[in-house]
Amino acid sequence: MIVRSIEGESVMASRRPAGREDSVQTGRRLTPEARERQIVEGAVAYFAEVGLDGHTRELARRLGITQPLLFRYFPTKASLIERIYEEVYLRRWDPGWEATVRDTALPCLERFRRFEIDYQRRIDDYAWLRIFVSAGLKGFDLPSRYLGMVRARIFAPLLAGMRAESNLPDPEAQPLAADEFELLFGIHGALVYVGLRSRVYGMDGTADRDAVRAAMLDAALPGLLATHRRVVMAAPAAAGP
Amino acid sequence: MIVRSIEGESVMASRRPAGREDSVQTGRRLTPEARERQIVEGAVAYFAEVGLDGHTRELARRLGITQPLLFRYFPTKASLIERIYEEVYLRRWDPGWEATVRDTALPCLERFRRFEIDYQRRIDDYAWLRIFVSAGLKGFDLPSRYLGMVRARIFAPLLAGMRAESNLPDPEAQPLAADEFELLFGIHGALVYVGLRSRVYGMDGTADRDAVRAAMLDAALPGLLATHRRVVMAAPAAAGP
DNA sequence: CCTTCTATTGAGCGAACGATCAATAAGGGC
DNA sequence: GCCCTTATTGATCGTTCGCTCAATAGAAGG
Repeated sequence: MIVRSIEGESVMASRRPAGREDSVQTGRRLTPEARERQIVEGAVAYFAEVGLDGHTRELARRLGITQPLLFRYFPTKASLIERIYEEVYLRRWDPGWEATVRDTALPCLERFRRFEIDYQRRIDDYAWLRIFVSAGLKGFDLPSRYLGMVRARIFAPLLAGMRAESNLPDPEAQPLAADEFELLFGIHGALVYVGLRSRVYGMDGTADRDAVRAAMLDAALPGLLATHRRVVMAAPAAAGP
Repeated sequence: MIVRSIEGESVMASRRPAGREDSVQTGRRLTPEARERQIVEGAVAYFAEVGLDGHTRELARRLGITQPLLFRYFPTKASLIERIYEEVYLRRWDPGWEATVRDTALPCLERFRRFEIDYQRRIDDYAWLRIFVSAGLKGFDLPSRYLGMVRARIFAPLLAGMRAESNLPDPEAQPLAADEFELLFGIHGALVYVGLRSRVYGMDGTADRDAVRAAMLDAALPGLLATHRRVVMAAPAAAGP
């Protein structure tokens, strides 16, 4: 109430004062598209902060609207969260990543480096990381499906390229082993952990996380091909019991 | 109700049939110590599964007791969660870790390896990992304080030992730089990520995570000392603006 | 066997949850 | 300037939350 009346002090704003769409215009009678977009963006920020158990009333309060209005745009809270998944994860997946890791003009390690630098910059984001782990905690399959995409669309082609560069059997002849994926997931995890420490664990660590990750790649990549060769050649006992 | 009456079928158990304390005896009239212990252990398992927003009624139902009984042993839900922190994190901290990383009879890399093998085995636990990230999401300072302990009590002495082994300046003369800690946090994060993928993200990945982590250490440790030397010598510009 | 102590329960409080619906008011077309 | 459409609100439903308290029941001591 009080909040709304305070906003109402700018009464002569009825004809949209200055900014037309940029200043979110928390006032009334937005177009359905603008309102829906405002709700989605606010929901991303809100649920990232407080977790997916956040309350619709508090979300509405932060948006400067009433709670029933949320249910005009999303029939249930679950449907709003589903929309958040699309917004934060599916829409932010860059098909260029899949092209990069298949770019035969580059050495495999350089493809991996470029993918990770760009990928980590994308996901080292308050909402991305926090909603990701929050969804995992609630048992939703989004995190496992998403990491399955990384594994299948990014790491598998990378490993295939590394096999080729090292004159090792093609994945068609000898399937990619779990140990090979773990090699990439290890480096990947070290990079993700930099963001987790800051965004989830609340450590006020290094300011320039990009530089930290670049240094980690510099330390980890040089030995990767040799280790990969060792893993592939020492373990054709892939087909377990 | 139904559940309780089913349990009640073992009526002649009034004189405590066989197991005295081991079989949890979800029935009635436990000693306060036994009941409190049962509640804490059940709360750890329950809140690990559903997150710290779990409900006291559901916890009580799983324990086979009524909800008001919880509040006889813990005045508020928050106090119960505080007790969980003590139980899972403070009580599971092994002082031997601090001794291991200071054991001058071992090379630094071997100290680091032994610490990580043992530490990761301890924390790769459903409750440990999930409550840790759940606490981080809720903004509690437990994760940052805990990682601060790892940094100060484990990584700092390790880095001091690495400085000594490489004939580099003592931390007293040249303070440990953030980049040096990041070196260790990088490997550490890669190992933690193995558990997170399984326990939080729900990936049904590798069965033998211990072996995966051992392989990661084998890949990462050999180059660590050289990288550390490079970091220390190339960056005496520690005191930034 | 009866009394005493207290672990445990059943009933219930106020508040807040997700969700619903009729009433209201803002803006565009005429 | 009026009307009509509909974005938005106020009031409210049934449920469930953390939490309280008087009543109940199970074990121990005499």
